[in-house]
Order: sequence, then structure tokens, then C-alpha cells
Amino acid sequence: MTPERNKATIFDVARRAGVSIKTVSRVVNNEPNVRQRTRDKVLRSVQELRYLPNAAARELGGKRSRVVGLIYENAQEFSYLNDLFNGALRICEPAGYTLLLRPLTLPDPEIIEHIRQFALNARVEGFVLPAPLGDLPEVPALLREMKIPFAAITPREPAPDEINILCNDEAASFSLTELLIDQGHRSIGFIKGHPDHGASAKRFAGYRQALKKNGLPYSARLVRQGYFDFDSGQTAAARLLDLPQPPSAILASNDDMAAGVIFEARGRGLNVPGDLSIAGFDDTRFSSRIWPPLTTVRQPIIRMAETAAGLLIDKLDGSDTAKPEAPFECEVVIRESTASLA
Amino acid sequence: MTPERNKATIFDVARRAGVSIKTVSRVVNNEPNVRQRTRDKVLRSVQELRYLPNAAARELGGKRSRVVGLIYENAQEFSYLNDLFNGALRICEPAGYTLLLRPLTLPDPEIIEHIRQFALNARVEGFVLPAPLGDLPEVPALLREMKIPFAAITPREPAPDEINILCNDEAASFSLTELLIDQGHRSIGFIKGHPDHGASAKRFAGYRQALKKNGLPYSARLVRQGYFDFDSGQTAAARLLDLPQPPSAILASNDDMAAGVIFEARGRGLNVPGDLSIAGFDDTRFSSRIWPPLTTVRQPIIRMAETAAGLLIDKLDGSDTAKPEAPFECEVVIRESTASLA
DNA sequence: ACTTTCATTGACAACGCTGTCAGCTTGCTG
DNA sequence: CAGCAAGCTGACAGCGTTGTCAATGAAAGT
Repeated sequence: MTPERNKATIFDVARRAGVSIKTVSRVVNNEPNVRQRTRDKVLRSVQELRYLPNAAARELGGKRSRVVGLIYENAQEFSYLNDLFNGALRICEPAGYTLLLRPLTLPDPEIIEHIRQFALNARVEGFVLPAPLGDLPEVPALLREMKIPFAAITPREPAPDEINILCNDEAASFSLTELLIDQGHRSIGFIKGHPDHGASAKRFAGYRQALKKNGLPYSARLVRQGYFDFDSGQTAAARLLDLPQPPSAILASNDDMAAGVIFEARGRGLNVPGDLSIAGFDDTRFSSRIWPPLTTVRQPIIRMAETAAGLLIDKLDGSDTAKPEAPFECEVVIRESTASLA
Repeated sequence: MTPERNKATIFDVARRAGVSIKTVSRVVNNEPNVRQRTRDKVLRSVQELRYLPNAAARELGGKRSRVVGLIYENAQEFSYLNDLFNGALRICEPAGYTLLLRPLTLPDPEIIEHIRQFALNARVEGFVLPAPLGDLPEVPALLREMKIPFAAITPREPAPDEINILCNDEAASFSLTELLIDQGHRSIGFIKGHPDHGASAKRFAGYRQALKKNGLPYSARLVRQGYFDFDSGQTAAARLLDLPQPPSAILASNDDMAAGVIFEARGRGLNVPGDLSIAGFDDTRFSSRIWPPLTTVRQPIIRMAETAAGLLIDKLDGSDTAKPEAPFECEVVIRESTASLA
């Protein structure tokens, strides 16, 4: 039952190097005040013995669990989660941190209690906090109360002293809208994202700005509320297409909804993009694989997650280089779901 | 930096209950030989103090990390992974186990070393081993060598004493093929799955059996090798459709490839399912959201993962009820991508 | 009543590390 | 060359559990 464990302990290393265990501890933890020669000696016996510090003992003695938690909404787009996880993991693992995932299902009246339990049970030292959980005011509030640092990846105003990773949703939405306008579209429907997501407002704002800048009228009839899921996209599209004068293009606030729009359009026998241009946001794994492939906006999620995890770990390790990050750039990806108005 | 931790220790509980810490330990770990009255007393003070055992101390003292590892292929379908993770987590969490994820990228010549490192670093006590990693002979071999128990979720022959969760891929493939035959299709293309996946052979076998039973000839020209990814599905479809007498239906060994087939068919202006019926396997999140929605086979991944994790934990806990599980049933999901031959 | 047996309980030593603090070296300063 | 600060090192006490083993209590057998 007990797997073959690494046998060497700090004592073995110390004996072999002819120093005390404390010195080994210092070297292993990269602490200062060890002569270079001593350090080398220790490092050598660490290597020779393939010494691996015992995490349990470390935590027990030092009060540091080295656990980073990543909580996320379970309904979230999988490829987003995957990028998030892989990005964070790429930083956590080499830094000696364990990355623990915890899905949460929204809405959940006890979400705060669940997060608290998770933090306690898993001894989480710091959280990576993606949207939409980071958008819920209670979650950051809880973590502040519990004194657990976190790195939010969500388009909110960064609080002082807190890590916040942004990307320029608004500018991307602006570009995407302008793309459609450049293609000759004058009547562009918009499907808003879930109201609890900070990104929703940003994306909508970009749309409005682009209309304004290009002298197109804003019409509330062309705007529908969606919830970032396929069905709401389909429903919103149905409403827009039922309009006496339906739009010639629809911009959905994410790709899941855009897929719903395509689905609805096809169901009506409409030709995409001939009869209707459609664009989305996020560039999920399937965005390029549905027919027609979707024009969309790609966020550098992996890099954002890496940065979030990196800054968080810096904070946990006490190497406080609190430089506020510039927002990450999104990239408009043009595919076949949009075309010039005939 | 240090979050507010649960303060009560085993000593506090012991004092309050008027017993020794060892007795508290026994109660908390559900060990025998504690009088019921004593047990109740202890349980009460555990509750009152909201006592939570310190995992690090537990591991250090007891040599048990209570960590279950889930290693998976990074390219794997996300919804599959998501179900896998959620299913396993649903069992691990209440049982007091930590579930740790580790993506692996195939092919990787050092995969064994990576798994070994992961097992050592994370002190993994047992693995949940989904396909395709479970199909690679080296991986089970490594775990056996390291004496780490595992629960494989892959259609291979269960080794004695090892946990193996199966589903009846073959029967499902048979049914799906028969469905197409019943719809009047006489020429049915088949796209094989990745040769390293055990499921591929099973699915292919089901296809052949159905042909045979229904008196249809088997033609190797109608069978193409795929690799479970979108592109290989598209390529295989192109080959099949280029045939002088192309099939009227194509069965792909998973939905990603089936999506590739749809993509290719649409690109050629073919009507699906009018000109070509298409079916897949797995019922991923997107299978119902592409146009047309895909006829496919749904595996009860969540329950399979739950069962795998449950049996694994039973084994780790020593409550060895080694009853071999019956294969799980797959379900054919009929949607609009298949239709009767006109 | 007197063993014997077994269920129940507790004392105490690990477990492998980090934090604290004191002591020993250096290298400078004057 | 004494005097002192700063750099380096080690001894040792925790940290909160579990494992071992001995002690106690209760039940059963003679």
C-alpha cells in the first residue's frame, strides 16, 4: 500500500555534507547567509542523494503549505479552463507549489461557505481567481477577510495592493465592431454577456463606441441580453432575426452564444455569412471547427494565467515586486463567419 | 501572509472530551475499539471546536498523504476531462482525499519519468488512469513497480487485483452501425480512432460485426485511419468522399473527428444528412451544438470516474471489497446528423 | 474468588522540517 | 591589536498527528 518513497532526509544530506540540518534547510530554501562553498557542498549531496524535501514536514514545521487554489465556475468554457489551468500549472510546478482545482456551481447561495471550506481543508495559501468568480464582490471580500492573497483575472478595477490581470476587452470589441462596419454592415445586432461578468459591460461598451465613432445610430432593439451560454445565444438570435428589419450581422459576447446564433440561422435556412455575418469572443477550441469557422477575439489566457500565478507566488514568497501589469492585448481572428455585405 | 487557520488541535479536543489524544485520533479515523459512549463524547467536542485534523501532521505521523492523482493526456477532449475530474472529485473530496491533476503531453519520450516525478513530488498514493494513458503499457508497469495502486478507465483486459473500469464500446458501436443500416445505408464509411487507444479497436470491431450480422460486405476502402482529432477526421472524410463511389454515411470513432467530417462535407457543399449521414462517439459538449447536431454515443464518464475513484479509495483505505465491476452501458443518442437514405 | 482474555485507553516516541537564538568567524575600524 | 559589527553556522525546541506498546477495565471461564 505504501509506495516506494524517497528515502533521504535532511539529516542524511547534512551528514554527507558535514554540516547541520539547518544549513541544509537554508540552502534548499535559498536563504541568504550561507557561504558559497558551503552551499555548493550541500547542493552536491542533495543531488547525490536525490534528496526531496518532505512536504508534510515542511508544512508542519514552517506553516507554509505551498498550495495555490484555482476556483472556477463549473459551467465555464472548458478550453478557457484548460488554458487557465495549464498556464497556472506551468508556473506553480517549477516553483514548488501545488495547484489545486475547485469547481463551483453558480448560482450557489452557499458559495462563500464552500470556498471557505476549500481554503481551510486544502490549506490554500493563495488563490487564482478567474472571472466570473472574481467579479462577485463577496469572493474577494471573503479572501480579504481570511487574509488569503489572490490574483484576479477579471476586468475589474484593480484594488491597491491586489493582483489583477486585465485584458483590453473593450478595445477588442471596438475593433471587431469596426471590422463589421468596414465590411459594409449598417445594422449590427449585439448579444450581451452575462450581467455578472465584468467582461460583459466592457464588450458592450466597445460595441457602442465603434458605432458612435463611425456615425451609426445605436438602437436598443438590436441589443439582446444573453448569458454566455449556447441556448441564450440562440434565443437572442431568434429575437433579432424575427425583427421586421433584422440585422445583417450579429456580434455575440462570446463564442458559445455565437454558436447558438449560427445554429439558429442555419435552422432558418439562412446562409452564413451570405445572409448573416456572425462574430463572437474567446476563440474556444470549437470556434474554428464549426461551420463556418467563427470570426472572434482571442485572449492570451495562458499568458494571463501564468502572470497571475507568477505574481501570486512572488507575493506568497515575500519577494514583493508589486508592479502593476499592463493589460494584455486581445487579438481579432478573422474567419469565414463574417463577410462583406453584398 | 499566513491565512487565518483553524486553531483547534487534537489536544484541545482531547482535553474537552476528557480523553487522550490517541482516543481522539481513533475516533476521527473511525478505528475500532472505542466504546460508543466515548466515541460520542469525542465527536461532540470535535463538532463544538470545529476541529479539523491537520493534514500535514497527519501525513508526517502516519505516512499517508491522502492524495489521489489524475493524470491525463492534455490533448484530450475537454468535456471528457471535465466529467472525469468532476466525477472523481465528487468521491475524493468527501472521503478526505485531495485530487491532483497532472496533464501530460503525448508523445513524450520522458513520460514515465514525468509521471514518476509527479508521483514522488505530490506524494500520490493512488492514480486514476484514464485512456489513453492507461492503454500505454509502460504506465501501468511503472505504477506497479512503484507499488502505487491505480484505477484504470480504459477498455483493456482487467489484470487480476487491479481496478479497471470498462464500458461496452463495442456493443455501442454495433448499435450505431445498425442504426445506419436500418436507415437504409449500404455503404458506410468508418474512421478509426487513434491506434494507441484501446477504444479504437473495440469501436472498429463493433462496426465490422454489425456489417457482418446484416449481411453487408466489408470493404477496406471504406475504412480510414484517424487519430481522434478534428483534422484527421476531416482528412479521412476527404479521402472517403473522393472515392468513385463515396459512402452515404460515415461513422467516426469520436465526435471531434465527426465534426471534421461535417466540416469537410459542408466545405464541399454537401447536405448533411441529406447527402451524407454522419455519426460519432462520445457526445461532447459541442456535439449537440454544431449544425447539424450529431448522432453519437454517450458514455457515462462521470459515473465511471466516480466508480474508479471510489474503488481506488476503498483499496487505499484497506477496505478491500474487490468485486469486479460490470462494464458501464453506453447510450446511442440520435440527432439530426443521420437520416434515412432517400 | 481467581485467573484468563480481550476490548478499551493512554503515555510517549517518532515523523522531517523550520524558527529561534546563541555562538563562532570574519573583516573592519580606529 | 583590541573592539565591534556583520556574516555564518549549529543546537534544539516545536509543529500536530499516528504508531507502538503497555496499562487498565470488564467479561468470561474455572
